[in-house]
Amino acid sequence: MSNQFGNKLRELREQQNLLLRQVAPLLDVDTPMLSKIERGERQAKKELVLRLAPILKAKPDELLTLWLADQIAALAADEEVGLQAMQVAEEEVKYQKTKKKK
Amino acid sequence: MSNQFGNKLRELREQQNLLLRQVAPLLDVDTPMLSKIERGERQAKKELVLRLAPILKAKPDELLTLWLADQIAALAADEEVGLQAMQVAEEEVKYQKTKKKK
DNA sequence: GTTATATTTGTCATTATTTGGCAAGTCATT
DNA sequence: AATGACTTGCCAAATAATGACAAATATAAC
Repeated sequence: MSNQFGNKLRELREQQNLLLRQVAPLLDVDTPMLSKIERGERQAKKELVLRLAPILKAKPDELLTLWLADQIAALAADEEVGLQAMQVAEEEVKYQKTKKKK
Repeated sequence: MSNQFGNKLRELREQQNLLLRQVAPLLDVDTPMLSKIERGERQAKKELVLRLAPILKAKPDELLTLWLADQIAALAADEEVGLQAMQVAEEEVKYQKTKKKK
């Protein structure tokens, strides 16, 4: 399993010399929960990612990208057609971007 | 929403001149359910996709690819960082492929 | 090796989401 | 208006995700 997101969280947290038990309360989760998120055992909600960014002095988009990437990778990883599917999906998303609205 | 998978199903089914009520029993689902799958209102299970392939005279991998692509696109579509995340995820998946095992 | 602190593990009840099926609906054709 | 093809709406059951807690395991200091 990949968990680039969680790895980044841990890396940033340690860079700031912050403990799980210090950060967790700021996010309204308990310490074990944050631990699980960092290790990829639990999924963070988007809102939590956004609240985390300033605490870890990271750009929200950077964290969101890794957060989403892990989810996508999890889907694609255990299928033989994973990479092809991603190509198709990419075109699909690009196309949808052109016509603004959802 | 995209639904390339469902669109392909319908296209193939019509090419074979098959009716929903003919195909559905072969898959052990009822007609409304298959209708919903074709319209992307319900997700097909992987196993159903595989059983569908021979009926519609399609390559399993072709259907699986679209089926997965829709799921990935659904994840990425409503995030601004969707495309970037897909790039990251792609690298992630490629990397995992190199080290065989999960 | 005992104490203290940080993190992880395991379990659980609650909540949310997904699923599959049915009854009834629409739409078109005859 | 009857038939045939498909769709819609709704619901109960199954499944998965969530958050919390107690307990367990490090890790390090003394």
